[in-house]
Amino acid sequence: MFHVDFKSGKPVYLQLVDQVRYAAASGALRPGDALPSIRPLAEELRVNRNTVAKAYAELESLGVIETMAGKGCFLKENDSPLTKQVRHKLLAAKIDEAVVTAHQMQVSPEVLRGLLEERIQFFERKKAAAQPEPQEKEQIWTPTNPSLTSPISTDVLDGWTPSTD
Amino acid sequence: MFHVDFKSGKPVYLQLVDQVRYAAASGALRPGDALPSIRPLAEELRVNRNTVAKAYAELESLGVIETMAGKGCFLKENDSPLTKQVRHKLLAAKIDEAVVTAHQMQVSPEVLRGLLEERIQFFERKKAAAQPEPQEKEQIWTPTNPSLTSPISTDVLDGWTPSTD
DNA sequence: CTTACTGTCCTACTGTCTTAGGACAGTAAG
DNA sequence: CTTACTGTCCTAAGACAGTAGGACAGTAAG
Repeated sequence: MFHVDFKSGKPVYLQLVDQVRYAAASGALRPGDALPSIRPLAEELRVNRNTVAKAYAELESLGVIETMAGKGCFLKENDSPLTKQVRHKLLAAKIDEAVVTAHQMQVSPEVLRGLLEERIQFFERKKAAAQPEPQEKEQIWTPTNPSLTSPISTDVLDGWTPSTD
Repeated sequence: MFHVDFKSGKPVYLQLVDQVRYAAASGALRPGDALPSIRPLAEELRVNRNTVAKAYAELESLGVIETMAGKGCFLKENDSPLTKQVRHKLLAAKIDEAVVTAHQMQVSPEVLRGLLEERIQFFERKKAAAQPEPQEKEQIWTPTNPSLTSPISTDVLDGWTPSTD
């Protein structure tokens, strides 16, 4: 269900955090769903229990999951306690990163808008497909977030969903 | 011209990298412009020379600046050597982050589109304002990129451009 | 109760980030 | 040439993040 890349340079626990967030956003994980238990998941991924535990703790502090000692971890209902203003500012920071990257990648605002639309619809389609059949297990997409320090990070070319590009 | 936040938890050299990238995207720095020399800037920011040098080395490896030994560092013409495909994929990764964050922040796709438009126009306005009068020195906006581990990072509320929210 | 699972805490090793300063190399003006 | 700037390389020490394993605590079924 999950996957880690030891060569990416990105901390494993953050890779897991992102994958859960992506799974939640794409509907692969829905509110109330149980996440894999720490120990079995750690064994499957060949990482330490505490690495998974740290990822789950991080997700709990982010308000994404709820952890009940002795029972397990479950995806929470999406209700951030942050004010609307703060939530918009956090999102604006992410958008700014994309806008700056677009400039650096020589992508025009028009194309940037189109790319956003493409990705929005990609997630909306996955969410719609996940709604009626919650029992269907599908491969969760693995976001490879290249560190700035890595030269080009050839990983960008792997594990990617096909695009219209 | 630049600014570092020691409390943010983000490595200083990465803060500088982001500020130069933002300055380039907003037109505060234009191709051919000289960046501050390593030693004076390090003294002004109260950091070690090598911290600034590391930021500049990072920027050179990213293809953002050009460093001529003995002369100084200069903002490069924006011509990434990466293929169009790779550039689009790197950008798509950033966009996905924003889309996932929007879901988590309970922001609808419609509002997300509007926020992107707002930020695009913010940068376009700054670029337009920077074109005719390159001698004008303005305070460069400081992106405070909160680490996931920080609880809420009140910094998000500081140093921000006013929004319509 | 015991057993087997769940998550949690504590401690320690490892590597990276940051700072620091000394020494070196290229450039330009006097 | 000398002088004063530019960036670069090297080493080392301190702080912190990421990872790892042992011991502990809550939950549920037999």
